[in-house]
Amino acid sequence: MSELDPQPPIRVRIAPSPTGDPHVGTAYIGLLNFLYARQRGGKFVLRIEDTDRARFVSDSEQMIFDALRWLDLAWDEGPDVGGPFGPYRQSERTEIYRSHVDLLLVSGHAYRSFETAEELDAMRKSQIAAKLPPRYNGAHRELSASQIAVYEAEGRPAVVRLKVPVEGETAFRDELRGAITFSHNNVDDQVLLKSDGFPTYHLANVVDDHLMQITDVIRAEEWISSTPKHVLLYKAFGWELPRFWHMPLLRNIDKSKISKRKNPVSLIYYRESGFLPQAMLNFLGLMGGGMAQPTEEEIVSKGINIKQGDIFSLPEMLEKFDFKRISLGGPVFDLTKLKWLNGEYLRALPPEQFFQALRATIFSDDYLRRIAPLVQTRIETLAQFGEMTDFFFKDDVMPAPEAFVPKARTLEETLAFAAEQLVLLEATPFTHDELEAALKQIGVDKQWPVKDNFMLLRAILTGKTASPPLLESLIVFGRARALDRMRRFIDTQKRLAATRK
RNA sequence: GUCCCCAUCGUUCAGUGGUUAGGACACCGCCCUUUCACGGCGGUAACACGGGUUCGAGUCCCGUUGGGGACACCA
Repeated sequence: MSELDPQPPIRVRIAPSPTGDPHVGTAYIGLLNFLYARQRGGKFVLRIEDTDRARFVSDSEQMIFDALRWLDLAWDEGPDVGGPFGPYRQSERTEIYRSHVDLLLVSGHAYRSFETAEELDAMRKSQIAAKLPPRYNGAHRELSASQIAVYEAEGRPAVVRLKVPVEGETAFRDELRGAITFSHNNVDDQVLLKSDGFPTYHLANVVDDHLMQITDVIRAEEWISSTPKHVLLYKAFGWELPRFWHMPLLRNIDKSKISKRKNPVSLIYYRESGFLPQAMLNFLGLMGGGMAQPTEEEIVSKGINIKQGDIFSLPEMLEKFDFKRISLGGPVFDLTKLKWLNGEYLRALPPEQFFQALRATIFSDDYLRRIAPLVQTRIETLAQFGEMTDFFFKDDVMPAPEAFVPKARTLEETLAFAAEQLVLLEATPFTHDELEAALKQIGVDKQWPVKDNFMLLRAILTGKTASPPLLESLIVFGRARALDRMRRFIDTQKRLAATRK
């Protein structure tokens, strides 16, 4: 580094949103940012993007912390550890955003807009119906002072929008792809400040990245199309651009963007299902490349098996991972390979550690202690514990159709109802009372007697028609795994039904 | 519909103008083994297509096709 041209210290961040279970995509981008920072002696920042109060989930933030710690991806600055650029929770920075919005309003880079959400929705729908690109029509771009006064007098809520230039284009550099250019007529007048006073991602993200002196924005590819908005914002503020690195999106088997409908995405699920964090990290490191294959020399000198070229630790990634090697095709998150990898790690464990891994997860005192009361009155010898509780310890459980299809229903109806149950369970806190109320409600709505309703769920969870109490079992088994079991059940049954036809 | 990104075995990653196109997972076969795994050995399997550039293209350029993403007062 020359004194005339000092490079600022590397600072990167991940910015997860606390809207549910910690996501495997967050872990992927987290790993990449972690590696990038550590390899360059930089700082890795964790910022919580909690500006969406409608989707906010209260314990989500803690789960994100836990999941990232489980993976050993330690951050240098964040809401829980502090740091010189805090606060690191966007909900605590609203004044900062407001003052920056004022700057844009004054400089003419933004304007207030008074349409209601309903009006905008109607406009969008008609545009889509007319096969037009859905875009804000700019109606309030040039409101006169008197018109604004009228709206304000009416007490109409306003948002603040970015005033994207009509003419021209915005270009930026993606470090992996080179120059990317967007014509301004394809860039919408994005809302920057919502009517509830909270910023949108676009504004908060740019303001925070600048104030937190982020040098490299390493995020998922889905952000490319909104990057011109961000670039326009940096320019409007007169700020220097960070480097942008857009990473390929993790995919489902059908190549669509990874989603909970088609793939387990919750890190809680992987932890509770007995995946080892090293295996998960290794697998994520495999996604998109980045690790050079072992050289001829390494194979000879270390005597390593060729196949071990796919097996590497976090320290090895720190040493060898190369961002310029990342391939841009979206990698399929292949559970089969993850399981193989996990098996490799399991087999490599010394026996005592393997035993401890079992005791820490599937046979933890805590888990057994919570299961025990569910069976105490139901068994006559302790050995019967196994028959009664097998489903708690299995990965795969699949009831026979006789066990889950009520006499008065068809298989199709039953699967459709199971899908409804799944949607419901996803949205319901896992407490006895809330689960019970929700399930009973859906039974009433869909005309499913409580007995059939609960029996279906029991069959899906336990594979049997007799079991410990259903809701308690569901809770002890755990939300992440229970939802996965339901999704697997529905998918498998649909597939079977399709092959029968 | 508009814009943007991407393109090597089923999946994943090698291959950076001259290769019998390589490894891993998966799959198949054989061996080991009381079973099942593990392990060992072997096998099937890919450069999407069409034009260029070049003595020579999986590698460079253009187009087509295909896939994906974005188009919210969500991130």
